[in-house]
Amino acid sequence: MEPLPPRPTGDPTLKRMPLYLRILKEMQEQGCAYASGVVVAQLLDLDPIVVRKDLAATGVIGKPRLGFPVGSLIMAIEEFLGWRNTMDAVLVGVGSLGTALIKYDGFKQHGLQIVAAFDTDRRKVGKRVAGKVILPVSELTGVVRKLGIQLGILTVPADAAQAVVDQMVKGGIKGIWNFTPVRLHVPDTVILKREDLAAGLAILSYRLHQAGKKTK
Amino acid sequence: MEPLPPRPTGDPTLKRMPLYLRILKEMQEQGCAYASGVVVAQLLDLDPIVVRKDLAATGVIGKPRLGFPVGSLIMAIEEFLGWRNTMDAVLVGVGSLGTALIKYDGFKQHGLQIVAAFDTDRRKVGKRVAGKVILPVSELTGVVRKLGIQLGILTVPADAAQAVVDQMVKGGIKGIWNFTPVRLHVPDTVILKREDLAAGLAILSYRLHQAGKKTK
DNA sequence: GCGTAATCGATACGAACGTATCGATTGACT
DNA sequence: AGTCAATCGATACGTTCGTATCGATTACGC
Repeated sequence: MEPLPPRPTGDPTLKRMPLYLRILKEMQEQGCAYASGVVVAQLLDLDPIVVRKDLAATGVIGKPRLGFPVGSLIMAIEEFLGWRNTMDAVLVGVGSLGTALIKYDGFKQHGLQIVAAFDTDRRKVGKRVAGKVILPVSELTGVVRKLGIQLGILTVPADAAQAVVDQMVKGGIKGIWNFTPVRLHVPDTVILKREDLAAGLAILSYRLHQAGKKTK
Repeated sequence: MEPLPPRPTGDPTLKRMPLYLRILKEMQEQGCAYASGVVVAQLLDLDPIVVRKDLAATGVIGKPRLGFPVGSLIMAIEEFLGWRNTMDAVLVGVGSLGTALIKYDGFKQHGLQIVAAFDTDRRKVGKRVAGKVILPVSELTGVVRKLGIQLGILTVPADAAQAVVDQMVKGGIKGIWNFTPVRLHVPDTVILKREDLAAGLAILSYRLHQAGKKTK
């Protein structure tokens, strides 16, 4: 009756899904009908077993000696991630990072569409970025509620983060993609995801620092 | 003789270090001399035990009933991550994301300084972004070698990534912060760190998708 | 038509991380 | 000065993820 997820899927698997998607689309363009887990693993520097396990989570069954059907697999992953029906999002904080995200046109491939941008700076309000008019934050709650926006992208300075989030929540937002270094407080019905550049940099500089010490 | 890392530190701990640093600096500004692991944990929504374990990795010892000395701890974490001596970096690919990173002035707090920017687009070469002149990629290798650049920040389109990286490696780069979705091939002396926006979005949309299903 | 080889799928093992528990230490209050 | 309570530090447990091994399946070649 329920052929889908027998058990909850972990974050590591989810993180790799976009990688598979990318490779599979490349293979599809080249006319490949089937993709074996071994080949995909080689292209991504992954363990073949991990690939098979991850792809199994989509429910698609592979044929021995051939691999997984590329077309079905692409659709299954997109469906799995919820990337087939586009999700409407608002972005708050049209600084340099916010601008970069608005201009990025790859989001539509990920089922994401930024339908409105907000900022507190009166000098920015009314201007256009990538065809979108910047609105004042005072209208945030109303727009979120009226358009039934599901996702809020947060690219404001740290000290403004919580206040903006409160407005989003008041409008009935479902999830928040947080690019600030702040831990936000929201009702547990709202799903949070923090994107931490400093964390990545910390790992990198630690490794570099260690490597420098050893060769010294 | 060697009071430092008794055993290798894992990624999860490293990722949390910037969080501690941020909170501790706030507390320092407020005049706190000591910070207990419990308080820090509360401010970050973390388990107190995790905080103590992480902070123990820095080598700083805490006093019972008081906590950890804030000043020493900040210096220890910065030293631990290699954020005390600034690291020189080059950025390649002055698109919207690259521009955002160049303009971001918080990197100096993380011991990072972008000393040069590169692009292939002749229309961009020669222009200035945040005070830095954009140079042609043909000069990349030479600049990296001459200035002894340690870190390369990669914000180019996917199909140009590997070629640029080869130029960096030829110049003797030590590490690469990769913002493209491509798996790069480098000698194992070069440290790679990939920053994957799609991965974060995948987790978020999966969760949203699941939540939407259940309430349906 | 049959053997071969390669892939999938399931099960079992090991390492790393998060969580829980315990004793030791020490500042604070009476 | 003595008692109390809170925190640190170390040890032990459980879960999750990555890795390894095994059998089942099936396309390809002879």
